[in-house]
Amino acid sequence: MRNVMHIDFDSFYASVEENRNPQIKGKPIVICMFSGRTHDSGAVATANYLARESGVKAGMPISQAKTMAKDAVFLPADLEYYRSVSDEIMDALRAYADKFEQRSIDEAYMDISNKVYEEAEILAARIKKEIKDNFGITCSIGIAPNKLIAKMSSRYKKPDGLTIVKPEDVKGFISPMAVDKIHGVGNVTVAVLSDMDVETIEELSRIELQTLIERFGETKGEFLYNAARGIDESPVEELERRQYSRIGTLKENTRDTNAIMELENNLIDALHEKLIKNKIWFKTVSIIAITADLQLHTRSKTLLAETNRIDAIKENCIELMKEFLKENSSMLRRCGVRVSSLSEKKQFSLKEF
DNA sequence: AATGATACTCGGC
DNA sequence: TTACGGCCGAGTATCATT
Repeated sequence: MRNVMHIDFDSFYASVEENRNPQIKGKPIVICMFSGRTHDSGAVATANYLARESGVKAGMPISQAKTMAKDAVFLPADLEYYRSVSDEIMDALRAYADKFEQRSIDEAYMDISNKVYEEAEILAARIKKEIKDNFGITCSIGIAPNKLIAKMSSRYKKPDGLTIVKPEDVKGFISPMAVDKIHGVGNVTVAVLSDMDVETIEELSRIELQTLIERFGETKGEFLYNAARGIDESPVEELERRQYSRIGTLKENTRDTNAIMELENNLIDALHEKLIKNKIWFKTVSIIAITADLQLHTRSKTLLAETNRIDAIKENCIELMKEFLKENSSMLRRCGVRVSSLSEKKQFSLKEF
């Protein structure tokens, strides 16, 4: 019998900041990504539960959050530090399972098919205690027959929750939920389903497979059909990274190639440093362009052979950016660079011979 | 017709 | 009334190759 655990650190960035500076404990905390354009320009990365009570949400403009939570502590995100804390916790968690999948900076799946529910519950309690004691972070855990339901379970009770959903309880657990509780169902899918008079998972389960495929295409149609029945066969497996990117905000909206490439070149330098550190070669170079209306666009080029040369990024980047500006008349707000089709060049030493 | 590569968009955190 | 980041992976359309 399959059994999967999903672990989700509670308002992770905010919790890390509370530990770094205990004086802010008990206060509403908002972690911000400042763009540097004007003093409050930027978006909210996350907020602790106290700040959320005022209506602050991730993705919201910082200036809006400031009108909602006037007494909150607003801190700039220190992503590098959060990453280092995350790495430590994830390494500790990895030791508990043969099959472990780190899904993001604050989420992971564990395959615990070798355990019955009673053992799984004990393990969850142990993991919670270890993370709390050693890192001062609470987490929410879901245990269920597959990744889809485990994820929905961990979200069911937050923060510091533990939810176990047994196979016979899956249907009752998901049926009354709104369709957007399914991981992968966002605004666009919700709008289409709403148009079909489908709001809950129970209603979704009454739609025929053929109908879903007609509306959403084969992959997404089959996914929705199975999800409505709590079915998910996807394995817990360590994912290989497929892309590296850097993105930034321009001082002001512009179409000036020099201003754009000045930022691009800084981003490329930072990206290249990371690639060298991780011994990553790439074959595809992309630019990311976010126009004044916040629409995201990309242009990319695949090279004839893989490389790790920074000049290959810079040369292709400027070409792609010029091409984009020729095709699109909008002002640019943000821009970025991405490499993909990766390969890792493992270093070997003479000792191996 | 099937498979793989490429370019681009969408959604989640 | 408005306000607006920096990443990541998956999905989809289209084209070339076999």
